[in-house]
Parts: sequence; C-alpha cells; structure tokens
Amino acid sequence: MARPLSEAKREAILTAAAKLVAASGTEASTASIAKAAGVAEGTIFTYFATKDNLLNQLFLEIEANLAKRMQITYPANCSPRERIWYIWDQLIEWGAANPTWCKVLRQLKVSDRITNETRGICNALFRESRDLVEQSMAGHADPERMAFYIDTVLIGLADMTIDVVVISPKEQHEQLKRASFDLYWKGTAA
Amino acid sequence: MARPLSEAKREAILTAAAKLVAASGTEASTASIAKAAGVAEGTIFTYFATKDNLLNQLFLEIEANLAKRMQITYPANCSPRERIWYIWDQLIEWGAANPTWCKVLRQLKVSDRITNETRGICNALFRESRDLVEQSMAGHADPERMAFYIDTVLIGLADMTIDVVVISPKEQHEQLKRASFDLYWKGTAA
Amino acid sequence: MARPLSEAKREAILTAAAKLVAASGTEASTASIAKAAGVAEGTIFTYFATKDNLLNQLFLEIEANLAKRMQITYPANCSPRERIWYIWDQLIEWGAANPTWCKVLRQLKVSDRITNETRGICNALFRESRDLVEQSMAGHADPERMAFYIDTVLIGLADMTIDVVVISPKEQHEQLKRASFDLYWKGTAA
Amino acid sequence: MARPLSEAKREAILTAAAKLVAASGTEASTASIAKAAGVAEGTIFTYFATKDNLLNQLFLEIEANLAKRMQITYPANCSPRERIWYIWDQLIEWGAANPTWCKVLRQLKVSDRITNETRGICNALFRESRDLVEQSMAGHADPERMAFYIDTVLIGLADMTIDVVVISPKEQHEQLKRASFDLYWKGTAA
DNA sequence: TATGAATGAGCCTTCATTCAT
DNA sequence: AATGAATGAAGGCTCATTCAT
Repeated sequence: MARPLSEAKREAILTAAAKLVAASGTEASTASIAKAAGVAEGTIFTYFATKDNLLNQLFLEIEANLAKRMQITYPANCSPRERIWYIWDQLIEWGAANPTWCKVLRQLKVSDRITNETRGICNALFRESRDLVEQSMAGHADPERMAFYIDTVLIGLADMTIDVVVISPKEQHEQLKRASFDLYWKGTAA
Repeated sequence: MARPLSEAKREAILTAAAKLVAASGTEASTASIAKAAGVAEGTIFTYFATKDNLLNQLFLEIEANLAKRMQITYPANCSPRERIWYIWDQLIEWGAANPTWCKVLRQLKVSDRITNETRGICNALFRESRDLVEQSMAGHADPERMAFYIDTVLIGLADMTIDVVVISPKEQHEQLKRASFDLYWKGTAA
Repeated sequence: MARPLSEAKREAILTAAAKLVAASGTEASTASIAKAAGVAEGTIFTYFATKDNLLNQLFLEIEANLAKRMQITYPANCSPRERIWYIWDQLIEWGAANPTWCKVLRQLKVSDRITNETRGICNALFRESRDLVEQSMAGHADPERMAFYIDTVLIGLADMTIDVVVISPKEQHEQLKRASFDLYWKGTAA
Repeated sequence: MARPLSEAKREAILTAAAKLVAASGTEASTASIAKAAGVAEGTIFTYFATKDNLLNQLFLEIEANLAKRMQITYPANCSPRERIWYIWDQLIEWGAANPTWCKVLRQLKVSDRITNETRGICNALFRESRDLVEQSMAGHADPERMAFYIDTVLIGLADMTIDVVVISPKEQHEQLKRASFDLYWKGTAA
C-alpha cells in the first residue's frame, strides 16, 4: 500500500490519542480516540496497524519533537554553564508549552506496550544533544558520575520541574527554572 | 464465626497484584491476579470490593510501608547534613530492597484510578518525616525554594536513584547513593 | 437429617424471600434474602436445598394460606348467590390484607422455576373450595361454561380486583368488591 | 456509509428475545438471545444499549403491535354492543395468533426492569381505543364503575381468555370468545 | 446447626480488530 | 481510502452453592 492519503488525518488521530492517553493512560479506547479525532473507528487501523503501534508512534513523535527542540546552536563564546542553561531552558519551556505531551510521556514511559525498539530509537534521537551536554559538563563534574548525572538526573530533574511549572502561576516559572538549574549545576560540581 | 477472613490470603492477593501491576500497570486483570495469588477469581472480591479498591489499597499499603521506614530516630549530636543522609540512605535502601513496589508506585502514581482521597492519606503519612526534613534543611537551603526542594526534588531524585540502583551491580550501590546525596545536598545549598 | 431446629428461622427466611421476590421477582439473590432474614447465607441451604426449592416452597405456603382462608363454613339457609359472595369477600379481603403475597404470586405464577408438581399440589389445595363453588353455581350458570367461569375467571377477576383495592383508598374497597362481584355474578348468569 | 444497521437483524434479535423471555422471563441471558438470533454476543449491544433497553423496546414493540390492531373502523350503524364485540374479537384473535408475545407481556408487566416511562408510553398508545370503548359503554354501564370496567377488567378478562384459548383446541375458540364477551357485557350492565 | 469465606460458572458489557459496503 | 457494523475474546463482577470452622 502506498503512503496513506491524508497526513492531516494521521495527525488528528495522534493529537486525539495524546489528549486521551494523557488523561487515562493506555486504557483509552481506540473508539474514543477515533471519535475525538473525528474519524471512523476503522480508519485508525489504516494509519496504525494496531493500538500498540499507535501508542509507539505517539511516543516516538513526541520524543522526536522534544529532541528537535534540544538541537541548539549555542551562541559563540558561550561558557559551559551557559550551555547547560540553554539546554535546561529549552527543556522546561518545551514542557510548559506542551503539558499534554508531558503527561503522555509519563504514562507511556511506564507502559510495557512501548517496545524496547521504540525506546532504543528514542535514545538515539537524543544522542547528539547528549554528547554536547557531556562536553559541556566535562570540566565541571566528576567523570565517574557523568553517566548518572546526564542520563538519569538531567531529564528526571527537568521532568519534575516541568510538573511543578505546569501547575504553578506564570510569574513563578522563571524562578522555578532558576532553582532547578542551580540545583543541577551546583549539585553536579566535582 | 465461620472461616475468618485470612490476612495471609489478603497479603497473597496484594503481593500478586504488586507483581502484575509492576509489570503491566493497571491493565493487569483481576483474573490474572487471582491466579497468581492462588485464589479463586471471586475471592478477590471478598477482600476488595472492586478492582479500583484493590489498586488503592495496594498503593496505600506500599506507601505506608515506606513511610514507616522513614520514621527514623536520629543518633544524638547529629548534624543536619547527617540527618538528611540518614533519610536518603533509608529511601534508597528501601527502594533497592523492594524494586517491585517501586515499579508499582510509578505505575499507580500516574493512574487516574488512584483517588484523590488515597493520595491525601498518603501525603498525611509522610507529614512527620517531611517536617523533620524541613527542620534539618532550615539553615542549609534558601527558604523560598524549600517546598520545591523537599516536596518535589527529594522524592523524585531518590526515585531516580533507586531506578538506577535496581539495575546496577551491587558494588556500585554505595557509590550511587553517595553521588545522588551529594547532588542533593550541594545542589540545595543556599 | 431430622427436621431443622428452628421453625422460626424457616419462617424468617420465607418472609424475607416474600418481601424481596415481591419487589424484584426471582432475580432476588439468596444473599439478599439471607440478609433480610437475619441469617447467614449458608443457613438458607440447610432449610431449602436450592433456591428453586425455596421459591417453590414460598409459592406453596402462600397458596396454602389462601386455600385455608377459602375453607368457609357457610351460614345456614344461605342462597347460592350469598355463598359466592362469601367466597368473593374472603378472596378480596385476603388480598387486601396480604399485598406482598399477592405480588409474590403474580411473580411466581409466570416463572418457569415453579415446577408443574408444585402447581399440581396447589390446584389440589383448592379442590374442595372449587367443588363448593361449582355446586353453588350449578343452577345459575351455563354448565358448558362452568369450567371457564370457575377455573379461569373467578381467580383472575379476584386478582384484578385485589390489585385495584391495594392501591385504592380504604373507603372505596367495599364498593370495588361489590362492583367486581356484581360483574361476576351477572356475567355468569345463564 | 458502511454496512447500514440492518432492520432484519434488529427484528431477529427482538424475535429471539421474545421467544426466550416468554419461556424464562427477564433471566434469559443476552448470550442465549444472541445465539438464538444467529448473531454475535456483541452485536446485541450495537442495536440495544443495554439489556434493560432491549427488554423495554421489546415490550414497547409488542404493545404497539397490539395497539395498532385495536384501531378499528367500525361498520356503519353499529350498536354499542357490537362495537365492544369487535374490540373483544380483535383482542382475543391477536392473542391467539401471538401466544409468545402474550407470554412476554405477562412476564414483563411484572418486571421492575420495565421503566415507568415505557409504561407511560404504552398507556398513551391505547388512549384512543380506550376512549372509543368508553363511548360505546356510555349508555350501558354505571359511570361510577366505568374506569374499573375498562382499565382493569377489559384487558384482564381478555388476557385470561387468551390464556385459555391458546391451550384449547381450535374448535372451542369461538365458543370461548363468546363466553367471555357475554360475561363482560352482561356483567357490566348497569 | 450456624456461619460466612471460598468457589468458579456465568452474566452483561467493552473493545481491538475485521470486513462488507 | 473511509466507514461503522460485526465479531468474539476478555474484563470486572455476581451469585448459588459448598465446606472449613
């Protein structure tokens, strides 16, 4: 079969799925997703072979969007600390701007319906950004702890911050962003 | 009284539920839980009125267990830093010793089947420990950021650490515990 | 097994069953009946082998009670019309006094859980009264229609009357009883 | 549109439901109805939202069918007695021709699964016929007893007659119809 | 005997997926 | 390609009945 006709329809399905998975997790039914997307129940299956496939694609799409946001061209003469700050800023702003996607990620990250293959692809998406972070952290943090600081703490702390930002009044956002960045930078100092 | 309700059976059901929810989330079927518990399908409902009730009780039971572990009597002449270290140590050790429960918590925390009432009760369970932490952090961290540091970061960072500890070889545990504690303590310094 | 110890308990179960069957038909659960009777769920089955057995006994008991009420010693020098009137009066008064039992009969008469054997026994209970009625009607009604008048119409018309009486204010009872008796007597005249 | 909802399938389900409800009352399972209708278990629920809904629709459909049969155009110069006779004739013939439906009505009339709304709609269906009956009875019966004669006795007596007709050999039908009509007409005379 | 926990078949309903239109 | 009716395997839960206490 050729590529399905309507990219718009595919997006509509993914958008609807995001809304419903954010609210109810993977238990959101395909029928409810179809309805929210304004398409017929069967149409979902011409764009996604199975529900699991839809969930994996949704996960992938959101992660890809975030990964793209992380691909930053740093200003010239930028200190390592500033670089990390840029990354940090992008992460939090992305989360604040896309709270539904954040919820989806939280739901899907713990679901066994997301395959290891999908998870692998996502990791690859962030490889480049990750390496840039590692370079920026090189002179700052203990090399032995580097993997822990980057692969576990960075995203995790940002996630937490986003969670709080999303439910806080706007005037506190900047301050929270600062607090969490400080925590990260000072905490990871050798 | 006829056969009394068996606490052992209740525990068997909760244990089976923990194992299956850890793996598959709330989609674990009551039938599969019953089977894993070595109990008839109907028996589940003499101990728990509904599946949601079972999930909430499971959540509560695990949180209560953790809360109990947090109730620490500090050694005399203990510095604030050492107090936080004791807390930290308990958290990570609990997680390392109960990886299944950790997974269950992660699954259930994002599920809308856990009621607000249940969440409220759990918060209350940790109130005392939380206040002790706040006292210990009083001279150390910026008061304005205290809530963020304690309510969001402390548990979150510990969770992350546990996740890593659980999948790491034993000889790295101590080192990971140190790394994450350092991160927390240094990061939260005013 | 000897006769169960407590006749009172048996009656309690039947009374509870009557109340619940009147309201919900045979779908009333044995558990709900046990609860209403103030006995344990299992106890029902030491008095009645199965639920169907309980229902049949209930039917039988109520019919027997009604049959007993029908065994009338007529006043001397009583005209046929007056005899039928006595019967009629007893029927309606019994129904007005026992609305729950009436509802139970209506439910159980259409249920296939009441066996033919039970129905046969009930018919036998009314044999004597029936024959008295037939004698009284002998000079009044067309013999060819007698069976229809007695076996079908008499009870049926009385049932209807009872239904109306039960939901009517007391001051209309006498008048309704008269209306339906007139209908029967005049209608069956040859 | 994809496959349209099939009126034939809807009828098949209702027909199967009628057969099984006639025999076993509302305890007839949806699975057994689906099987008897030659349809998948789930299909029942694309035609009827719930089992209760199916039962109510079934009741409604049968009552509507009967109501339609009651809408009679009387021959010109027809005496009141003859009019009632026409009604009577239609009622009994309908019952004799549709014994299963009669049983269904008897089962459902006593079930609390039939809502008051459904009962109200059914009453409305018969309003017109009822008024015609009242006009025909106007010079014949005591006005004070009119409601009782029409709303309670007419249908009730017809039901009884049908019950007997259904189990009687064909050559007795006419005679039974006559007997019950005579009973009604003579019995209701002022 | 009385109790009520235990059982597992069965109930109504939902749901991912298929397929006729 | 799009539709939504059709399917039948689960799913959560109920219930008559059994049986350990």
